[in-house]
Amino acid sequence: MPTLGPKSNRLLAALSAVELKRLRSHLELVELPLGLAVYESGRVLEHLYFPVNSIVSLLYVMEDGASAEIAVVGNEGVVGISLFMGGESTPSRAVVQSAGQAYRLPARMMQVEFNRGGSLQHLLLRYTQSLITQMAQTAVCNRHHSVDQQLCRWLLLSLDRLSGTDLVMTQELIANMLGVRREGVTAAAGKLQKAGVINYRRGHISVLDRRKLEKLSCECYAVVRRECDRLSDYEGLARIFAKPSAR
Amino acid sequence: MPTLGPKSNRLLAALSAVELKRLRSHLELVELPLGLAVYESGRVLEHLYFPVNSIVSLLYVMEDGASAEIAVVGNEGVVGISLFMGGESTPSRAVVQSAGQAYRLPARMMQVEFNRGGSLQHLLLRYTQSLITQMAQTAVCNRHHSVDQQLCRWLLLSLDRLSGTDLVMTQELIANMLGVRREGVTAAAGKLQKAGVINYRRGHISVLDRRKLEKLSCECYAVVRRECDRLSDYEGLARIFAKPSAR
DNA sequence: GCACATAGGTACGGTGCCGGACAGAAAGGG
DNA sequence: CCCTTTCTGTCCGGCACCGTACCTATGTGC
Repeated sequence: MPTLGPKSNRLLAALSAVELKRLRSHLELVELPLGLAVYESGRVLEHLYFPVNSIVSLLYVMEDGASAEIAVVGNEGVVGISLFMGGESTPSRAVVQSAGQAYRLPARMMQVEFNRGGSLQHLLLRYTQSLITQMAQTAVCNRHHSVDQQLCRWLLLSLDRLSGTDLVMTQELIANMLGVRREGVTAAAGKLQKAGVINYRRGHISVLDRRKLEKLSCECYAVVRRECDRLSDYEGLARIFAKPSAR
Repeated sequence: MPTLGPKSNRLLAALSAVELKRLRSHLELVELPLGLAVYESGRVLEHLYFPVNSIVSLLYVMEDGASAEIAVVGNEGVVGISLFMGGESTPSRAVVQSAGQAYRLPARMMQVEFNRGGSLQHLLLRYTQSLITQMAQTAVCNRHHSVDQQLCRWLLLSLDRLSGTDLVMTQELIANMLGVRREGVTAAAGKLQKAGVINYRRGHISVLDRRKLEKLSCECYAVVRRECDRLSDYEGLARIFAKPSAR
């Protein structure tokens, strides 16, 4: 696999040349293995992570061990927003959901650049708003929609952050993300397979009919997607990454 | 009732004297009647609202009319974060849940001050992070906890933002906030009343035993409360200011 | 005081998800 | 190759919540 440049993360790609130049020497490409906890609840972060081909889930784990994903971050975003929001830590965990690479930036470097008030600040805040939308929609979805619908939403959100049509993911893990029982995922996935929407084989999902998947999903996916697109339509970024096929 | 000064909102109170002076002439005290939509989904905002003795709920309304509250804002915060986050609008609604007053600030004035990068910026971002925590916790709570527990959480969050122990609120409205049926709230409130925790009479709730209410609530209330307190610790903020910055 | 609207209580079948328990099936390592 | 581990499919009782319907209080305005 060829090394991916910083431009593979859409936030970094949208930075001005001057800013990217200032940060470049501090950006380090790191491997994120499946299951790695990029940060733990309450711990003070030392780096921001800009995923390139990896996916990171933000989840809350409750006292009794039950968990739920509240948002998912791919190459459109960054992990560690509390570093520039000023809180330094959050009560959530960040776990690698799909292995891959990410650019890592020391917190201090980001803070210096953030405080200049340039495009980095603007980009990070705008991205944070789209993350907020995702969390809010997740809250509503958890309240009102069936596991079947939520599985569709989840698959679509993950798919958008990967290149192909395949996911490496067990039902057990999906269940942890959605905060439901594994059996519930088995049932939902079984229906999708029977309907010819996906193909499932032991830790590996192939999406066969994306359009049908979108139809079976609740509106939440579309809302998040629309808002995410709207908020990442900054000048330049839109031009660079407007590949209709991939989106 | 005596007129409440800008210091009645904790964000405004934490501003430096210089900043407050610059903003003061633009701050306008307005009445927020029960049920007023401070903003509608997707609309571009023109003002920020800093509640003093009112409470504003942020809710998402779905295509089929079902709704759910994702966060609640009182005098510890501000309504209209999308104005400084850069998105200008959000897919949510903001509805007055408890009538009262708020200070209103034109968006333009806030943006000018925000871009100075002073304490207003830090305060608003820090507050936004606590709002994010609240939304995330709501998402998890919607997934895992019973209506009974959620009602307790909701009562406590509302109580924290009011002075006394009484709420003016119908079960119908609470049900809309929690995204459940009115009957579910009736049942839950009935249990609380029988347990001597609250007293209910036609649109009016008195909390008799706050400690018991906290015990019956899920952990979500405590998590949100703790994080909200931590993030509004302004000595901590002063510490951040002491750090060298690029300005 | 009466009419009316609004708020709150109760009932009942339906169902989606949970809890636990197990069995078969597919990788992977020695 | 077998054995082990991991992943997936299935079954069952139980319960919280839903949808619907209807009825009773309580307050408001004429």
